[in-house]
Amino acid sequence: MNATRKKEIVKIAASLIKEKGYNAVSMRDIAQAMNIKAASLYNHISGKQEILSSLIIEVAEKFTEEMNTIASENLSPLQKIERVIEIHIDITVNYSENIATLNNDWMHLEGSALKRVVKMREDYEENFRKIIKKGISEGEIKSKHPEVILFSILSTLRTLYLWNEKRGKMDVNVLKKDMVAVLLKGIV
Amino acid sequence: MNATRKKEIVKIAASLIKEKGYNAVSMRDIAQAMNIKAASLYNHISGKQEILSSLIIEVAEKFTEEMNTIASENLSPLQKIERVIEIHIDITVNYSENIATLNNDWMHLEGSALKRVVKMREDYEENFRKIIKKGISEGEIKSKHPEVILFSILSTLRTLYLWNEKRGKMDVNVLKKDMVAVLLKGIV
DNA sequence: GTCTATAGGATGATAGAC
DNA sequence: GTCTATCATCCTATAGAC
Repeated sequence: MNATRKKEIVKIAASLIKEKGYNAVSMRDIAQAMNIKAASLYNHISGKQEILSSLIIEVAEKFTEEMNTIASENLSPLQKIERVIEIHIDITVNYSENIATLNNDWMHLEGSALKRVVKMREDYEENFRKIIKKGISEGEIKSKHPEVILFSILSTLRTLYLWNEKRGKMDVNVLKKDMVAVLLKGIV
Repeated sequence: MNATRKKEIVKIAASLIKEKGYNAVSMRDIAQAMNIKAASLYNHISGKQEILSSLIIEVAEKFTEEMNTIASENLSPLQKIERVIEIHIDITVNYSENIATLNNDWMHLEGSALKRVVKMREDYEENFRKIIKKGISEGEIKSKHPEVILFSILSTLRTLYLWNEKRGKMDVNVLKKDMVAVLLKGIV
């Protein structure tokens, strides 16, 4: 019951689950990728669910922390949105497999882990929504439906992980600058 | 072996797969939702794979057709992008469950259906990329990395289905107008 | 900490009666 | 066209030896 070994399991599982989805990856698949037998996994984790919840909660907490920090900072709404874009890029670079699982397999969580993740997601969106609404009321953001703005920015940021390989040679800071420009100022 | 009955099966399967994913929905689940037994499904379809491929190929072909039409039209690059946004909204409204499955479960397709769908997706992206590059070279689009623009617009459009319920009362034409405005002109 | 063996249940699919 | 019965296979997880 070694904590390091557990992290190894979760990490390998993450890369398999990213490619095929939670239900298509068996304990045997995970074990094989570690060159051990499936039964041996249970010395380090309680079951498949624990792998899923570790994986998802790790990155969900990261997003929650960062968003709470931004919300409390003394910045204009537009500056806050820039910061949100930046933290999404940073977290995506470091946790791209966890994000894939958070996006695609959160509904396979059970019990309290499911509730917690759904709550974190709702809070995150609500924080973002408030920033956008404040920006609109202060005239810093063009008054469109705030939901359309929230949705279009967030859906781009949430699927950044799909693009993480293609990024490859592209510098993270260049990507941040371009992404901020495209999402805030458009393309025309 | 009635074609209407097959469509019913595919339609019901689509709504279940949208919620839980292909691998989490069993033939027994699908049968139960139709008030028949699992074995009876096989009088109308050859297997679970056929449900998946019908579902995905139907909507993938729709996107391919519409994109080919746009590519051949006599419009400016910016007008073409507007058209792309509009057809995504139209197709999403009419096929939201198929799109969920196309996005999340395409990798569970097998054999020639997999190859075909991957090819259609690549061709679609390539058409879109050409439009953006032409817009940049003609000065109609600000010269950012075309891949950043392609990715940010396409990821928003591809996940529109997640937003289809929330849209609810929002008129489709208003949504089109706002989405075009946000994606092309930004929010500042 | 890893193994073999296996329990106990779900799954996709088929055979054959009605 | 739907049913019951069933097969072969896969799954998560546990027990107990080393």
